[in-house]
Amino acid sequence: MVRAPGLRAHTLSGGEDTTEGAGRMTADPAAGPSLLYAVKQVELAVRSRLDELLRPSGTTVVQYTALTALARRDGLTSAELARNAFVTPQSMGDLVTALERRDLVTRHPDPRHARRLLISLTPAGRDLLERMESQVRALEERMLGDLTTAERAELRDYLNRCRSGLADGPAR
Amino acid sequence: MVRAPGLRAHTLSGGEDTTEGAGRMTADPAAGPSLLYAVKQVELAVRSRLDELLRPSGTTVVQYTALTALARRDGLTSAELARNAFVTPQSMGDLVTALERRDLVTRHPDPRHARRLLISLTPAGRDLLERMESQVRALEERMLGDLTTAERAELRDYLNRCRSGLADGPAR
DNA sequence: CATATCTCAGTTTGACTGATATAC
DNA sequence: CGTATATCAGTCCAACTGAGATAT
Repeated sequence: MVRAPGLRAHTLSGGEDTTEGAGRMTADPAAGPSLLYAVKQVELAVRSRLDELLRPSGTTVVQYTALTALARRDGLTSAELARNAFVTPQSMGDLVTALERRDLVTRHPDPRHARRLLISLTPAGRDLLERMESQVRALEERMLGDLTTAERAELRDYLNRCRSGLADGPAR
Repeated sequence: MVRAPGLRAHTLSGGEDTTEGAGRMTADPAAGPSLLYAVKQVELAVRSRLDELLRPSGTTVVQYTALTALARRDGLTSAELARNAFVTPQSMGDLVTALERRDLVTRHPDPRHARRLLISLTPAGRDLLERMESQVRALEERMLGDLTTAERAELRDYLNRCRSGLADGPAR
């Protein structure tokens, strides 16, 4: 359980530092609040909402993310899921075991690598995703609010580029 | 400690589902991977990097976020910080106590509300932020990669609008 | 042989729930 | 009086580190 406060976020998080910035930070000419911070704030809000949305199904956000990753590409290994979620393979192993116990996924040996176990969604797993889909979609819609189709496409593009930039590699 | 795997994220997280989408999901016409997912992926990567960057200083990402919130607006209460971070007041209380013990912040009574304790950065707290600043800035720069100034401004705008959309309120 | 996967074991800490006192 | 803040107390689980077996 990812935990989540049983409280509704109030005003603070919503209103300020939207455009003011330049507050008191050491040296931040006209930058305004960091984009790092902006991303984090959106994700925090998303996580919080997603969490309360998923809670009734007994699924955590991380579990859900793993399930969607499998929906997107079946037969991933636990190690791959771990890298995708930025957790240790051991942690992901536990998580997958939990999903397996709930019969949402199955593991089967990779025909080509005796050491690997490929993970697949079960029909129950697929069902769960389907049941959640409309609510998740609604959440996304709520987040996107009045963004136009073009703006959404741009946002997607920017985010993808940001992720690429952060993918390990040089520029360390 | 927010924990963080002592491993470098490999390929999986970086390459695919960038534009393909339409994979196997139940019913996702031309939407491509969810923007919810895109935000999450970027944040996961950011968190991971930020975490390793902060670790040497013994500071967690959540602590760091609280400190920056205070840098942005001095004299917040623990309760306000909690709402900002989407955690319970109790959790934030613990976190603030930890920061206080490290002499990074101080609490002092609100002259107007005897019940409230206003929190401020100490010089040491400010120092820590300053020491981190260049690295954090570099991380952000890395994330933003080749995004132009105009694109960055758009991204900021979109993210802010997303956050507003998610701020509690109707549309529940 | 070095690397990668998986698993077993053990630990820890952060975050939560619950309850209480008090101030507005 | 209801709401908000702070704090004490207790619980819990997710994620981590470490070690080991095995396959490529």
